[in-house]
Amino acid sequence: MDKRTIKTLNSIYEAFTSLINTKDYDDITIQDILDKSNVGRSTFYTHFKTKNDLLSKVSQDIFEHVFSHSLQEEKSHDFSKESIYDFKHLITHILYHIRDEKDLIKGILLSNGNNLFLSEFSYHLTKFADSYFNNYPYSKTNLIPLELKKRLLVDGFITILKYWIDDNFMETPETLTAYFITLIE
Amino acid sequence: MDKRTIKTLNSIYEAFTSLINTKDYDDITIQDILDKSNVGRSTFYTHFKTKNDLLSKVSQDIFEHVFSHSLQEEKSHDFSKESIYDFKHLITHILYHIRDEKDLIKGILLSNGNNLFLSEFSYHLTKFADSYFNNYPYSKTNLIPLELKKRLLVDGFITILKYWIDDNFMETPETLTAYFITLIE
DNA sequence: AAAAATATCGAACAAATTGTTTGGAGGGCT
DNA sequence: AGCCCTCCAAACAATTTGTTCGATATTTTT
Repeated sequence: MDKRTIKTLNSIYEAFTSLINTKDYDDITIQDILDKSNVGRSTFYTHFKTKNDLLSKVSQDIFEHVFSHSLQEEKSHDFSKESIYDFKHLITHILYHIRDEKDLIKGILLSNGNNLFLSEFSYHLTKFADSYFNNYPYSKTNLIPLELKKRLLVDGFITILKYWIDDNFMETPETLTAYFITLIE
Repeated sequence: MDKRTIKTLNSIYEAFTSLINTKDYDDITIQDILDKSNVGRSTFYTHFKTKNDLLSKVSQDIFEHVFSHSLQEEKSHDFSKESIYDFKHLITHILYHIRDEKDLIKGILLSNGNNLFLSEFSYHLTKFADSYFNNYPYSKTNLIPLELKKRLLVDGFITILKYWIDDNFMETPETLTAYFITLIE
């Protein structure tokens, strides 16, 4: 990639990260981003179609980081043979990555325009839900349809994450994992 | 209230209800609402400060209906003496009310600007969570903090509701209640 | 090192949207 | 009947969005 492009994108990402912690996503104008990043108007629009497009790409970046390790895992060995211990380990690992980017994630997640982010998040988490129910298909009850079980697992994780954020990341990732395991068992 | 005012508010509510099923909340402009409702610009602004203000009031209206019965219950007798059977009954009742307004709720809940609606919803549901944990404080485990338990209950209910919506309300309210009871036990 | 390709900038622009203000017409309330 | 209130339409400033342009600067390629 062209050095100038990298520089421009970094400036925009940085400006966005900084702004999302000062005001709600809805209230951030493209002009705000241009001012903060010192990027020209036309330049912004050569890289992003809309503000939502920017958020979408920022989200993808985040999850590339957060789920990077688990993606490697998936490739390196057969996930369906994993034990519950490894599953725990994986969740914990993800939570560590999330904490790395806590400011950005917190800003987005507490903002009104978090749906794009959440759907990207759900997409990744659903993959884990699939793996989990492949390994432990009859975890508790058969009453609830599988599809709903998956959603409850995904949304449950997000609920726990929001709790962590509101709690200012007081608990350790290990504790959060324990909560999560308790929930899904 | 002045008859003209009632007429105006109804027109606006109807227009909004109709529009939310055709496009995303973010894409609905105030001009759209004015056109659809045949209400003058200045009239709109005498009743609502912003579009979010409108959504907020629409949400309040919905929940006044959905939770109307349960509010009576709360007043008429001591909720802390209720049995699990009555609790089930109450949930089912609420789901019936939700189904009554399914078009409006579906439109809002699947839209991007659903945070106002959700926080209003959570507010009401949290009251139930409080009651529930007052009656059955040691339902499963003590590991998860009470505050987080409540949130999991509230968000779980919303997850189940979304599932119902995506499923086009195929299941009966009784079935949904069974799912919910299974979840929280 | 020179040439070609490409990215940035900034200004100017149309279009859409928001929120406010005005005066006057007409329906509601007592 | 007469007062009061609500509505409406039109006009308005201000903000924001998204596009286009040529000039300038920098990177990449040869």
